[in-house]
Amino acid sequence: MQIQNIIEKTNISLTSARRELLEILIEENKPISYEDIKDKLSMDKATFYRNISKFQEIDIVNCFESNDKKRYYEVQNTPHSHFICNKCNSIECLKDIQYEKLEGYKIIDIIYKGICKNCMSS
Amino acid sequence: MQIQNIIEKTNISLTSARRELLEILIEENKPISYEDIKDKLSMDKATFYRNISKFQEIDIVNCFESNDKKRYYEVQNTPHSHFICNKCNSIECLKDIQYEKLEGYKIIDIIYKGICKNCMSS
DNA sequence: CTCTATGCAAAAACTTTGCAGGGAT
DNA sequence: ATCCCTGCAAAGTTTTTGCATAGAG
Repeated sequence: MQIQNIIEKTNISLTSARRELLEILIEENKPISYEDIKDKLSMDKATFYRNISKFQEIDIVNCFESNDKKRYYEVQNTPHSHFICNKCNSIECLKDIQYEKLEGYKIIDIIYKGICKNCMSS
Repeated sequence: MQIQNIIEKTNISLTSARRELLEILIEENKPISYEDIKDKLSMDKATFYRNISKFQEIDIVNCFESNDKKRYYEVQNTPHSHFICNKCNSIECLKDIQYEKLEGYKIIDIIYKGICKNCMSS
């Protein structure tokens, strides 16, 4: 997903802070916390939180909490699931597995919690 | 699941605070936040948080964050999935749908995020 | 020019920790 | 007697808000 597409499908104004944040989210291409990227950001944390909220409102960013009790954010790009391991706390993107359907519901994100492959076999 | 079973399968000491907390969790039978139950609790919040952490450590309680940005806790009872609606913020237990499998992983909880049936049809 | 976005600082919300007293074994 | 649990108060962490200024359209 390109920034251009994002902007076209919504009507938020693309300030330089928002562009920067989107670029980082797109480049990372995996769920990231504020702490993960704060050093890369030139904006204030208030601006980060205000904009990441806005992105969630207009449905271009998803958010979930991981086991480290931090919130992770990700651009709504190719739909895929996430696996959070209760043992090693890793977050894994399951891009190859088929996206499930639930009759009558619209699924935007799936978060599995449990024990990951690595931890299971060790 | 009865308290007796829980205690038998672990070896934590069953204090009256823990018994109270477990009873409430079992009775509610759905994910609840600290705020939801604080008025019912006779223990201090520190004790609540310490015990709910302990319950998670010994794998008798699951936790996830909902869209209201609060953590919800639930006894690991019959395995089932959860649907969190991005629109109405409701949490729904999907008890009737089949629990998925992921080769090599152990799944303890599944959280779907999206738009629920109600919101889709209105 | 008007309306929205930003930075800074302060506040809020939620959770954790230190410590001294209590309870259980 | 020892070890774990609890309440209370204080501290910690993360996120949000108020306000004055800056920037976009």
